[in-house]
Amino acid sequence: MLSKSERTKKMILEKATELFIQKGYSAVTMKDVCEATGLSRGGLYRHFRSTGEMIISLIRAEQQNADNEFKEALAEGKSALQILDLFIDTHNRFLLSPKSALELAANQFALLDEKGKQINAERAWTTVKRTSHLVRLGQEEGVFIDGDPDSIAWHIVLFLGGLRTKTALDGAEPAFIYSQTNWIRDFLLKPNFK
Amino acid sequence: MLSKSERTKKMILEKATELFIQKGYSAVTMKDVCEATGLSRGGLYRHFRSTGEMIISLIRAEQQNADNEFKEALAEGKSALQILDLFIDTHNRFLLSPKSALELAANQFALLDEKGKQINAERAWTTVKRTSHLVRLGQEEGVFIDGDPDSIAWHIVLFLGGLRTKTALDGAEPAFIYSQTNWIRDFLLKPNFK
Amino acid sequence: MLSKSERTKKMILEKATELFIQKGYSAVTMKDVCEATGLSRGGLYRHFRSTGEMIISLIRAEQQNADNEFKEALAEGKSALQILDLFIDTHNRFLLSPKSALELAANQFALLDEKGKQINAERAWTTVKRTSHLVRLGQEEGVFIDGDPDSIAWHIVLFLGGLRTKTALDGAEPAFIYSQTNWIRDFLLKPNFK
Amino acid sequence: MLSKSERTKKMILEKATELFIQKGYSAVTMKDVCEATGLSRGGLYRHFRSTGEMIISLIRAEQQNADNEFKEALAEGKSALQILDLFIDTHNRFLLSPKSALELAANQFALLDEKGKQINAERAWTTVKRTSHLVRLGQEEGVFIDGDPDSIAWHIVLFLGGLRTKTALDGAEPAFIYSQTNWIRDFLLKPNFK
DNA sequence: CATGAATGAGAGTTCATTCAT
DNA sequence: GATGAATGAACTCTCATTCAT
Repeated sequence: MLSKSERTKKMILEKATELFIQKGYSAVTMKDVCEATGLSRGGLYRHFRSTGEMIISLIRAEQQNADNEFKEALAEGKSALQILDLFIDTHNRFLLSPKSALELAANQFALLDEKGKQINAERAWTTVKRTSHLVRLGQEEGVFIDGDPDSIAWHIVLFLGGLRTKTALDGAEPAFIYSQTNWIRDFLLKPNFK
Repeated sequence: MLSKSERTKKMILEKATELFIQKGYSAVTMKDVCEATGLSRGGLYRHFRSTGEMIISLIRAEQQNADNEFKEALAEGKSALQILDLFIDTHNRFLLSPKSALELAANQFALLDEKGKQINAERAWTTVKRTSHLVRLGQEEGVFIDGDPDSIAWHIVLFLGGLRTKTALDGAEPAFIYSQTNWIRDFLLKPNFK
Repeated sequence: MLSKSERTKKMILEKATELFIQKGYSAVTMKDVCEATGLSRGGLYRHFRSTGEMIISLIRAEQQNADNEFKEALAEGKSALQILDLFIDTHNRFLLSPKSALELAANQFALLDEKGKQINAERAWTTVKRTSHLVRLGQEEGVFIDGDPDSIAWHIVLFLGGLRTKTALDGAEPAFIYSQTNWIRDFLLKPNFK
Repeated sequence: MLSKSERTKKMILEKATELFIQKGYSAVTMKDVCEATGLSRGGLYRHFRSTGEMIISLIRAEQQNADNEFKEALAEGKSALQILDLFIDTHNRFLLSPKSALELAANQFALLDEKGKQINAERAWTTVKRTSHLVRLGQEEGVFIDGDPDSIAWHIVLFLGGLRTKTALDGAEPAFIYSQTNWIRDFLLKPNFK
């Protein structure tokens, strides 16, 4: 069972997530979180010293999640192509869900805060490493194109970053998202496997 | 010759550019611009009502520039491949220059301001149209891959957006930038033209 | 004629003086000064960024005053003994006036604030220099005791500091003050001049 | 042997002394003391309801000490001059030790807190009484100057107060301290005993 | 007796924006 | 047209202190 402090922390993060989705990162003030959680100023500060600390928690948790899913897929002995399709599917669903608005908050945080920059770099790097692992796997299976796995992974990550930002800002039609994420398949697969 | 008012406006934009490069968009206040330009509060407000108006001016001017360059290249009868290489080269140089930090300001503006969202969408759309035009040209010449030109253009624009954001945030080695922008060539050219 | 800004500044200092006398330094907040002057938060901050800046202004002005009085007395060709008696008289009157409560504020400032420490040291040093000058004068006239003028001056200044603090804290009867300041005469004068 | 409660109290006072020396009185919060002692909020409050109560304990103990030393010296049958030299020596050593910084805390307490004012007056009064006793002794022995013992004692106490404050604020060279405290001897002794 | 989560008041500070001169 | 004094709304952050467990 979670301690009282941990339960409060969890509750704060849930409310903060809603706020970040609604208003982005920078527009959410500590006062907003106080009101949303029903905590007093001092009570909130005991758990988080800034909205920055909250979003860091959220981003780290998300990374943790993605890493776990990838490890599970590997453990289940899935093929690179299966994992890729899973990966694309997860992305599509994320982009179409309201949670995609969190991307906007994460971007703001990276742009506004020195620590945010760091976290963002860390997040990118974790994602690249995971993707690079997948690319190597596919190359070993002879299904993915040749080339430096890191460079290929960065290409995909940068493209997805751009797509996520665009979606968060302007919204995007499902058809647009499907066709765009499909380029990743196109790009990665050797011609005879497309 | 420029009127006095136009010269003041130009001077304000130059100083504001420096500030945006140094501090990003959101950290620049009207007070900062007053101090940098030596104008009084009231004096500045006569020309721009907010830092948002300043950055809009800057973004529009940049778009105008890119459009002109493209039109010139077309007028000079350059081939799609030549224009593509020019385009990639311009990008590389932008990414390696201090001006790439302006991308960060433009992103912040898009993320923080309702009007900024609009301008950003407008900017993306202009860029996509231009790129799409180029893609069609290359397809007609039989050098570029087949597929919906708009979709292909969006893919490139989204990827470049991601790359620009990453560069502005973390910085990037020249080698990294060259290898990444080179994927565009790889992606666009038919196998036998690579 | 004073500029508008200078008039406002003067008015703020007058109101702040009243507040410092009533409540000491640390208990006076920027909000208090806003209310006392009728200025808005921002309006006050344009002139003084903290109550510390206000008290520094007051202390510096007081020093300026004392220096001017001393120079005048010298210019008028007064004897060391005459100046000493003037000096003691001025002190007695200060200690018996409500203004003596400002000493408390100045002490608090010195004790609470790093800058205040500095200003206090500066104030002590100025006073010592002035007193030392007087001592040398009296020694040249053959009326004051022998000894290092700086050391003698420090002795007087330290004693007066103690007396001022005590008066500000506990209050003091006129008779007590007269008898105490009179020790300075006793201490300085050669036996045959007492 | 001390009860558990008394041992905790003693430990708190030791840690608080360190804090007061480091930061003065006003900057030390109950939170600081919690952290320094390792006690919880509630635990600390059981022993002391405020930092004021702590410093009162410390000041009272110090007074007790000085009184005991004086009584011992009397009981040992020391002469007034011997006691004076002891007294000056003790002072010099105090002023040169890190403990002199506690004076600053005591001053802050006197200046900031109504109760502190009282304690300070009480402390001054105790010191004056003790000093006055010594003066009378020296006068009876025919070694000290004539005059009202209380007035003489106050003079010394006020001077030492000034010196202690100056030392705590600016620091002071040993030579300066020795020469200054030596004035007390000079002031008290009849010319033929100097 | 002890713990530590929570309260709530209030100080400080900054800025976009207005408007009398 | 320009100046710069002034407004007022918001937000951050910190503690002393209480009280359920």
